[in-house]
Amino acid sequence: MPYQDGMYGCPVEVGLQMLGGKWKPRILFELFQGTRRFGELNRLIPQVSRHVLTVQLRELEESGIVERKVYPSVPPKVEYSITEFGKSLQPVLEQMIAVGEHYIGLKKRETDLR
Amino acid sequence: MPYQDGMYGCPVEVGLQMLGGKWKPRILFELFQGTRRFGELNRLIPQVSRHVLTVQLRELEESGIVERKVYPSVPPKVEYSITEFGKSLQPVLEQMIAVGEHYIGLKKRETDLR
DNA sequence: CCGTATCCGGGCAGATACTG
DNA sequence: CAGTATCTGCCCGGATACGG
Repeated sequence: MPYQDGMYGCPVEVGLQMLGGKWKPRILFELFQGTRRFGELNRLIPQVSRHVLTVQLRELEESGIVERKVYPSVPPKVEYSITEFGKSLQPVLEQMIAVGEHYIGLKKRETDLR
Repeated sequence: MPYQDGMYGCPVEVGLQMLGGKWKPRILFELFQGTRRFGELNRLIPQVSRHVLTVQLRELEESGIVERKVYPSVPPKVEYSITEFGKSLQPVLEQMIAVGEHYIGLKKRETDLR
């Protein structure tokens, strides 16, 4: 579907969705440390199936956060890396950590009081 | 369920979920401008039903982002406002806007090239 | 090695009707 | 006025099987 004005909701919502996938923060964490092959990511994050990993990586690519590089060799080789724009997201993610930790601390205190 | 170590996933994911509800950014936008009554929010955001608005507000309250104040009068009066912690989220949200706008600009350029 | 195709189950958002 | 109760539909993540 071609772009039309207003076809995406408010930018905040769009941004949240770009990072909001179940495994995206984790994938990004791995890729911030350097380029990784598909199988490497799969080994580094064993809880995610290849299917889901593929989907999440494609969405990150679609968002311009991750670059996918295919080497037409046999056997095939595919490398994933963070784009320049993707690197700019690291501070935001780090702030999200603080937000999440605040909530976790909140719940922990609530329990400790009982 | 009482708090147990590790019962919430990685903090980034938690943080994303805290803000990730369909209407939460919009609600927060309204509340950043000041305290609002339930009905006011409902009028300011006509696309959301009372049911969903209630759910989202309760989740924001649960996250410690929003405070709910009930006046036991007839007719009932309920006011919602941003907590101190909630105010600390404004910069993160603003960064998310930049992220979202980058994506929207990306899609726009892709279409313009055809 | 790096995927695609297909099906399935749970959770969240929406619509609608009712209430202290 | 500010909700609750109930039902429904959809999307996303997960499991499994197959393919270049």
